[in-house]
Amino acid sequence: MYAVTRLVPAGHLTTYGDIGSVLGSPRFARQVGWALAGLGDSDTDVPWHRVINAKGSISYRGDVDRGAEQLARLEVEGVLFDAAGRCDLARLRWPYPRIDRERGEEGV
DNA sequence: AACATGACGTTGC
DNA sequence: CGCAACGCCATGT
Repeated sequence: MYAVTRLVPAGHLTTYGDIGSVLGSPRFARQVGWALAGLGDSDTDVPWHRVINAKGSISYRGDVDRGAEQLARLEVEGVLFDAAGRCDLARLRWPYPRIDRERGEEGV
């Protein structure tokens, strides 16, 4: 799960559901969020800020400050949000690579 | 062991 | 297109 999140390129986004699907469980979205919450601190190399909900907006229940940090990081990477706090998910959603195909991506 | 809660998703209205 | 309800899996009490 962290590996999948790590290989999300900067400037792109992904949803909990997508990660769950890649992991094999379409309904794993909640656990994905729970797992990311486990990271908590910034002492991780996992770009958790690139993971948002299917609506294309930041949720982060809990510390609002952390949510603001996420939005800030995304803006730095070129991901802009509108007044409604939503972004062009349709355009920025990361097209997951064929993990089991020729690409030979990282050991996912 | 059972109930309630949660960084969510999808379908229905 | 926006809001509400239901479903899912794992964790905590």
